[in-house]
Amino acid sequence: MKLKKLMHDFLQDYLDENKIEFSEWGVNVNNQEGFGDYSSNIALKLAKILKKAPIEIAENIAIHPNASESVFTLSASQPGFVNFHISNDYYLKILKQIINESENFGKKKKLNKSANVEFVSSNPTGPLTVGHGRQAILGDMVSNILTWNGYNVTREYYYNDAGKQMRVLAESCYAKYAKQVGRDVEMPENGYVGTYLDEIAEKIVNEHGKDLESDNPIFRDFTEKEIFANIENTLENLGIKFDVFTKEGTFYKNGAIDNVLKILKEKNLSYEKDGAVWFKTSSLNKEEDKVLVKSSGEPTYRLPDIAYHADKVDRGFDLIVDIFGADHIDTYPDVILGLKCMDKKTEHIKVVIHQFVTIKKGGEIVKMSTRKANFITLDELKDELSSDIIRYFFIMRGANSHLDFDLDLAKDESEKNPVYYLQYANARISNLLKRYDKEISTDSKIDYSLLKEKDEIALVKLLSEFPVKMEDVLHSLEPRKIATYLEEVAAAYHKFYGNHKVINSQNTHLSSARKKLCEATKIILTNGLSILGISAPERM
RNA sequence: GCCCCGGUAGCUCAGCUGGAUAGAGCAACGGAUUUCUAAUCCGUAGGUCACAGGUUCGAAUCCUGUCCGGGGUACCA
Repeated sequence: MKLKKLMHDFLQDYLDENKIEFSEWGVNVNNQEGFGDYSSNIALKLAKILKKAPIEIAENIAIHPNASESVFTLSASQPGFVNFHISNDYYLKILKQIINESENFGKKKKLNKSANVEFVSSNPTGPLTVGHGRQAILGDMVSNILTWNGYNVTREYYYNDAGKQMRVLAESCYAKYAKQVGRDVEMPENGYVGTYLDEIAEKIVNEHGKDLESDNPIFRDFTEKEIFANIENTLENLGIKFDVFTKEGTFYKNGAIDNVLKILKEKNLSYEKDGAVWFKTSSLNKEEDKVLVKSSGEPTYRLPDIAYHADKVDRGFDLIVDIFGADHIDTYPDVILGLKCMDKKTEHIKVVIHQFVTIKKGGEIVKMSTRKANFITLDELKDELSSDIIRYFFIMRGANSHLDFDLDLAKDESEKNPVYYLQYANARISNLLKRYDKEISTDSKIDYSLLKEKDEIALVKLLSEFPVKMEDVLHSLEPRKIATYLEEVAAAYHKFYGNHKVINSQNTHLSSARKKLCEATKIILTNGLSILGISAPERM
């Protein structure tokens, strides 16, 4: 980051010196060889304004007095790029810094800012599915990213303990119970038929006897408790823990829902029609109005969601992140709109949408529905795959892309999973460091300047980009980008490792410097993996 | 119909705030192990970045249209 500033300052100085007011330019990392480490398009952009050939301007900039000569030198290249060649010295300083700051390298200091991340939020009507898994992993990693960047993060799970779904669940459970005690009761329409309910019904028989009537609250409360315990357990197996669980019912009891209705009515943004209460979204640039309270008197999900979000806003977080599945794309704007109508702040609410997961089994796509019980649960997945692999699998694609989770492939090819590539790099280093200590001693003063091989410098350059990557990720909230970066780091390390020997008793000075490079790589890998919640084993 | 995602190598995908020669893994083929963990590395081969226009000095990236695939369009959540 400091580097970027130096480069910007240099270019800005050129502009100031020549009295040019212009800001439509940038500096980019160069991945291709031969054009320096970074380059700017400033000359290309200036060409039109100055009415000069871009290459001429670039050459002019390249000979502009450079106050940061120890950090970079300049060159110009066709068709008019200004190239920055960073000195090895600069990179080696960063290397030293990585070693010194270790697990804090690239980490932001505590900001005294708070963030709330809401995710999973699956209603306790059944075990979590693989689809929920994507959201769980994504939410957990987003939380880690925010923590890493200095936020004090609250992980929140919001669920509906009060609506129609839970009623149907209770009825379904009763139907299962009735069957077990020999009563003839039909499964309700759209009931839940999963075998997990049979097990719960059996437990009810064992613990509460066979004489319960259909209206006994046990069928709802016991079932909810059982399922929820199962959900928490599933999440914990993946290393995910929530700080706060919020029940929808709370907002009925404390009057928040009535309050939303009251405010909207006062503002003339709601009305009654056909026995239902409507949100006049058409007057707010929406195509049609939406129902808030059904004619049956039950609110739609929209209303409690608005009350819930208003509550989150009132709790004063500096940042609110909602992780939603693609099915919420159309609905969250209504909630935001509701908040605006209540004069609540909404600019600090970020929504991360992820596309769905489809499961491939035996080469075929499995359509999943909790009601129909043909889903694959997260637990089942966990039985076959490690938490590390599951975590990595779910972020192998960007959140905004569909994810085909090929179960057979995940099992068969677990040896080839890219997560092993990262972990192996770390294990290799760990082993090397152990051997190093046995075989030779480290110099008391390290001469970093001995590192000048191409592979060495390329690796350090990559390592030095870690803080910038982490800052990028704070904006995109896309864990996939960390994984991509770490894969690059691992590749650069494996390459270095293959071409250069670290332990060499004939040249302990060079060995000592290379050892430090290994240590720094390990630090970056460990830090990155910790954000992803993936282990960094010492041996494999 | 309308809305949201996606279409890049045989397969799975990176790259997308416009930048120089479009990358990786798998699969195929050929190499590297008396040497710090070969779960690795090196090399060969593989491309009309869906298609057509447009903007630009410059487009996989931005805009428009078309085609194909997925999802959403409830007084379900």
